[in-house]
Amino acid sequence: MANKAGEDEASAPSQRRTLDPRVVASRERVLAAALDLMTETGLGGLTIDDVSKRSGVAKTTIYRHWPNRTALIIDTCLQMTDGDEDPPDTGSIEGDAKAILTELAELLFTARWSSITPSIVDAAERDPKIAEVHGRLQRWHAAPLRAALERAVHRGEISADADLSAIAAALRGPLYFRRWFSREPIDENFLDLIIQSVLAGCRLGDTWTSTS
Amino acid sequence: MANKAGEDEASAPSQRRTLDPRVVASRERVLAAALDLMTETGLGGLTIDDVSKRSGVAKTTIYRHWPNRTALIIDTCLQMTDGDEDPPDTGSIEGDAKAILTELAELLFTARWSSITPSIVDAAERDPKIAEVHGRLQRWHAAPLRAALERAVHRGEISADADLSAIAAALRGPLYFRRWFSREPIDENFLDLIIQSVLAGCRLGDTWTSTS
DNA sequence: TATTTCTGCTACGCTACCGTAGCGTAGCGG
DNA sequence: CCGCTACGCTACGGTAGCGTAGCAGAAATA
Repeated sequence: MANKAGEDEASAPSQRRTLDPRVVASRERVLAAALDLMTETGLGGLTIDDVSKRSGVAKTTIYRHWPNRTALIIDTCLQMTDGDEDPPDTGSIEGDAKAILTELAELLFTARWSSITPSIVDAAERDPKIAEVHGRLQRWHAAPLRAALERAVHRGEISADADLSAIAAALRGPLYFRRWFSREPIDENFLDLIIQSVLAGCRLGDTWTSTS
Repeated sequence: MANKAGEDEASAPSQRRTLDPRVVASRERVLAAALDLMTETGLGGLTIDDVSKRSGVAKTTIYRHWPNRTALIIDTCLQMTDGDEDPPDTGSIEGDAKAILTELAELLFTARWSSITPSIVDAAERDPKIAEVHGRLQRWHAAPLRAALERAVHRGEISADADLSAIAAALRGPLYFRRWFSREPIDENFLDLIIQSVLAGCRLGDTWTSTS
């Protein structure tokens, strides 16, 4: 593709460009409105005209900053990695897991990204460009738990050759499942059941150790 | 809505209607083509014109059988509950779980419904009509494992007051997670880790018993 | 102050898709 | 064999959305 030679937004914003306050204001308002609309309509329902209306930025101006609708969508999605950072270190894997999953359960039903995620998953199924965005966001969401598990390994709570990726899936998967597939609520009890079950397996010899 | 008073397809096909072989042939071809296209384009990308082209059935004929695009989409989705039925009874919950999850893992990467499911999840987020379809399909997919767990309870392998819904989420969730979120492959090792971990919790006292 | 840059506005052209109308014809059931 | 029903076809009207052109005015920059 490589539309215009250097239209990649994420690559080099270091140029002396974007100093004009009008430009940054426009981009900000557009991205904010787009993110807003996306939570309501999903990724596929986002239209430039709607973004223009809600942001108050003229449609032509939007096209001056993004080459097409898809580019705006991608930029808007990538925006979702802002904020939402907190690596708690309680000292034990139980405590860390409880804290992380509790917050995840909360966010799954309140955060803006949670209503957009299904759209991204769907689009990623067919569009490799979106798939890459999906992967990046996913890695972002996975980071805190992954860090906690690695700390636990260093602490000796978890065997060094345990399959951390599998443990993470066992911990996070059930929450995602409840949010989007079985559509059941998540209460503290459920979290405790999951955590106890998975972490007991970690302590009990090598349940979580890959046998390959 | 209740468009035409009795347009519900699932309600009463017992009438002497639909005997005309031309009608059943048309409906069959349309539904088959629609399901086909859906696996490629997703639920949102399905157009009547495309269905008409691929099925060879005239667009006007399609509109003679379905009042609008949405109705066809819903009918096509509901169609996915056909076939795919097998309640294996190996005698132990370990065996049942292994069999069920193994097949699930296979289907998650091959079955037609697996490429459509994200679309449905996305649409269900905003459209209650689709949400109901989603629920029905989900219950369908949940049935085999649910039955196996109930058998295990009767057999005494699992405590009578265990939270079966939570156990099901703990077993299926990680697979769904890998398919659509972390996008990692699922191997036999992973399945064994999940099953051992969860079922060990069932045997170990009351890990899976709701404390409420 | 003068110039460059950015923006808003109106007005397009284009495409894709929805859903309908009317006609002639082919297949079904009696 | 006859009447009814369903089908295919062409042709519409209408809408929504993408992306562009050109101009006038405001805001930044120098």
